[in-house]
Amino acid sequence: MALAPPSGSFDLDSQTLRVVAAVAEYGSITRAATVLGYSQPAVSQQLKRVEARLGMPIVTRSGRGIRLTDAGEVLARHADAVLTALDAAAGELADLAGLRSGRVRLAAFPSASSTIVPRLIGALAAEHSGVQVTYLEAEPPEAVAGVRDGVSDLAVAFRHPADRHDPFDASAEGLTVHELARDDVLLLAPAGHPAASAGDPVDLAELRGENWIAGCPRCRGHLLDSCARAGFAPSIAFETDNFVAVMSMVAAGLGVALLPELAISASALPPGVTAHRTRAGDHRMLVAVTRPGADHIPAVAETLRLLTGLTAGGASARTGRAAQ
Amino acid sequence: MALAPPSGSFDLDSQTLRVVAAVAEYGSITRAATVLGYSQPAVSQQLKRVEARLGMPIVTRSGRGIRLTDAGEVLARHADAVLTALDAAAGELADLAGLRSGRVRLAAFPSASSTIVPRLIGALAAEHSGVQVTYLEAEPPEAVAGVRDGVSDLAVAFRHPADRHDPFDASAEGLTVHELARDDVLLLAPAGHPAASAGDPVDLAELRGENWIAGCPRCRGHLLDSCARAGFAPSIAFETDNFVAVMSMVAAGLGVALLPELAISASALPPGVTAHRTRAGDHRMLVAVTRPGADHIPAVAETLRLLTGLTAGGASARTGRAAQ
DNA sequence: CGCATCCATAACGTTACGTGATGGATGCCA
DNA sequence: TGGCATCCATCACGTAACGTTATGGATGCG
Repeated sequence: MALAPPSGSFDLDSQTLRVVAAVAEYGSITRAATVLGYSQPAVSQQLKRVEARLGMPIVTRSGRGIRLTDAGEVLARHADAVLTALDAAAGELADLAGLRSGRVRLAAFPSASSTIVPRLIGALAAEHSGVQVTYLEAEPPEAVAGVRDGVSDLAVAFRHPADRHDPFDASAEGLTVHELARDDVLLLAPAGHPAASAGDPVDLAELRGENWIAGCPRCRGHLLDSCARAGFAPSIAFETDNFVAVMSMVAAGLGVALLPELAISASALPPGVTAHRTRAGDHRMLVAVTRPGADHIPAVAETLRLLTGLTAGGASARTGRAAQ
Repeated sequence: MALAPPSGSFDLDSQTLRVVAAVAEYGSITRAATVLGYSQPAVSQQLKRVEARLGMPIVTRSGRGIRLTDAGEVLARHADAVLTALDAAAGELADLAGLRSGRVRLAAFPSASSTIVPRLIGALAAEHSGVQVTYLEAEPPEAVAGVRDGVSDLAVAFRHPADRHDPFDASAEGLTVHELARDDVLLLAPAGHPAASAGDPVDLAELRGENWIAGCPRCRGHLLDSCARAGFAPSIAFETDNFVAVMSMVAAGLGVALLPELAISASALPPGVTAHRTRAGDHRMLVAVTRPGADHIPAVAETLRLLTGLTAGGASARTGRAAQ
């Protein structure tokens, strides 16, 4: 038997239920409209549309007032369940936005692991205990790749602005890069070294004859680049990606080295070693990398904000200066 | 601490959840769009709008594919609950539309109580056992008032089309009147009465000298009206609203009477009484009265449909003819 | 018998939300 | 390693939904 209306699948929506529930509760279109923050005709027309869509009346107009039909009562009865479920979802979203929940997956390069990262995670935990933080130590290329692949949400990395061969920009292609702070690259020399005692900004050119101690492969690349800009090719005697070892070697008088201030601040500058800025102003920029748009995810945005604050005034501002 | 977006009350709606749930399930905007029956840009823009409204991303675009953010996963996780609740409501509405539930509150005048109404209720029960039916016997004015007041959904009543003083039309003002069937008003006379034996359509004018037996007040009004149109004022000897009593009086030779065929068919025509159509074609119209729009309520609409079928071909078609 | 209340309707502007067309980025595969 | 297919974003555009204010009719009340 076919009834007049199609009677097919009604596409109920929550707005409908909100309106019907209000009308049912207050027994009046006008009052429901007021409570919902609408004008009276808005609710009146809304009901009409729903009735047209459903093919059956929801309310019967009975002179001054109205009365719900069977269908109207069905809707009103179910409204609570639906709206409660919706509210639960909205509440959880509000938690996210309010950082009472959420998740950040961090990645950072090694010398940040013992400097910036602990402070960052500490600040996050202190201000937003509901936010889950995970951390992965990784060299910039891997950290950035992790962001790109969705394995991490935020990578702390660095780039050498003066170095046109720096592979960072290429690796971060298509991602969002937030500049955090300048991290000076300092010359480490044995105390009493002639070039060092000449004055604080040292000129690398005067050290062309020294033995050089290189760090990790990428640091080595930067060393070559800096010396090239100073007009010479360094003689590299030792290589190690262990910063502490580099400093120990300098202390032992085996040569001089370039190290970022942040790396130096990770441990104490050994006795017998002095650190000096270079006249060329060698430095790297600390950056945070996210997927485009991810910097609007509340937990990520807040992490970025804290990170910016922690690095304001220099990469190692709160750790104490390392340059003498 | 204030986060960038207002972070106020999000007004989630079910459509949002439907889209997010589909995207979450299929892991692709394009496939979600296909499944939902939309074009790909529709879903893409929908997501964008929701993100703008929420102030945070729902998906991260990761090259070819996409990935849900925390917020997206929250939405997807809650979507089931909300949509299930919505489906429950929609299902119950479908039951109503399909008449697997619903309610009709009937009212009808006395002589319908023993004729049309039992058959109607029986048919409803047989075809739609889920529909609840209540019945109230009431004279047309009260029955119609009950509809107007929302006490009844459908009143079976009648009106006398030829009678300009019939109060029915006034009482049904503003309600919806559905014509059901013609119900002839017959002259009852003792068997062998001269006027009756003259031929079947009798002329009321020939009965101007008879004693008349009137029925209920409204029937009495109709009697006066019919006789007036026949050119005389009847001499009313007896009055009773009991149809059986009227017939018995006619059988006893106390006078003649006008009774609707339906009333006659409610009980058997007593021996010694004959029924005859009038030359003027006296009749009343059986009608069903509902609130405007209520005739689209599935249960009411179906009742009306059955009622129309039951009365097709005359008010007492299936009860057997009463006129000789 | 006004008066206040409540709902329906009309007229209108804005926004939401579709569609189709198009282009860029990405992964796959020969 | 170039097509090639796939997936998403964006643009331009039309329609329908949905809100508003203004207005009118019906009803119940003092």
